[in-house]
Amino acid sequence: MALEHAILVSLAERPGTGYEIGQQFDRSIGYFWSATHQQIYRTLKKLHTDGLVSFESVSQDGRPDKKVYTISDQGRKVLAEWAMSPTRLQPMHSDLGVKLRAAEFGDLAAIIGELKSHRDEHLAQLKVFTGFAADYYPEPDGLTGRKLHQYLVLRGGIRSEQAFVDWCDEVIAGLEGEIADL
Amino acid sequence: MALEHAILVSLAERPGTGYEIGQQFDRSIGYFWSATHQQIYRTLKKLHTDGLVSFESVSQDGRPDKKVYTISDQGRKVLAEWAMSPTRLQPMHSDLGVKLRAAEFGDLAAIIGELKSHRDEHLAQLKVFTGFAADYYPEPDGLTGRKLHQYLVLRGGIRSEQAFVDWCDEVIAGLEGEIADL
DNA sequence: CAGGACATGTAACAGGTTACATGATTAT
DNA sequence: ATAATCATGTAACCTGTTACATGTCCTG
Repeated sequence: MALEHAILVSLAERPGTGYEIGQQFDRSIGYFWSATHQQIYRTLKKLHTDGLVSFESVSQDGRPDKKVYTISDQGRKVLAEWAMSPTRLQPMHSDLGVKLRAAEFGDLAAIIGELKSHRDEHLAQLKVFTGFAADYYPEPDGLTGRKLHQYLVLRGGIRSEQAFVDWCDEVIAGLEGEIADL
Repeated sequence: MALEHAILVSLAERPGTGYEIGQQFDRSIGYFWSATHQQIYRTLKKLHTDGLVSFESVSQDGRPDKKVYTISDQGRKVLAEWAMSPTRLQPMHSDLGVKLRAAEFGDLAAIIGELKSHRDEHLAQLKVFTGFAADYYPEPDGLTGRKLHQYLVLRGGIRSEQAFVDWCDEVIAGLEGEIADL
């Protein structure tokens, strides 16, 4: 359900094309929700059918036409209602958790290698997030409104990446101890 | 992809019916992967078609027949190969992240209420996990094999719930500060 | 001239959700 | 009586993934 609302948030902040929204899903929005361009175009079509957005075709010379989407009053209303309605807890889905439980049937060394590579990727992401926080929100105490909300979402990204890296370290140490005992 | 493998892990540890596997998804396996009974039955059918499991129908008096599934050699092979193959990073999907970014278009007080209720539910889950760790793994240093892996997965649950609760506290404090400033 | 950015789409498939359907036993 | 537990399934739908498809402009 949240894909529609993530797109509405983007359009509520400023009108844009599907392509531009897609770029945001690779950057800022991508820190808390990801989507491919196919999902975005499909969802924009549905939002238009439902009357939550309108668009204007803009012809450009030497480039394909683009559709600049704008949120409608109805769209703003739906977004506000959704923002205040209860969200269900998100069910857990941890691929690495399944892998760990499968570890006794596979090769421990290979699984440790996997964990190390995930650890490194999440550590890299963590550094991107902390760098972003330092650059854009050097004094978080005075923030309000949109800037505050963006900062708090970024804090969530930092916390979850940090927790993941720490967990990987604990698991790697535990599994390496197990190998040493053999 | 991991649903198939989560079911194979369960059957590799011991044979069981779809119903029993479903119960594990509400309990132990549910700590890192969730699935409904419809998904489980559908997937068991597919695993059988693919030759990764076999089953034996057991008739019971006064109860419907049950199918007791057993993993096949081919199934064990597929599970071991999967355990050692690379997993892609899981894309981010945070409903509450989207909500926070939508906060400026809704009602702050309602969103704070939502966050508090999520905080409480995750705190309750955290207490279940820490209680479970204390009861079943009082001395984690000596663990090896399956017990160790189960413990490490549980540690991941504890870490992620703790990180979530801490984030909620930070967000609630931030948003309440914003209300106080108005 | 190759590759990336800009710009939008169709089609097929895989995976997850929700509703409906059946039916006996056991506990409150 | 009513609800919970045991036990399995169909069908429709929604969401996400992957592959394919088109075509220009700009940069190296």
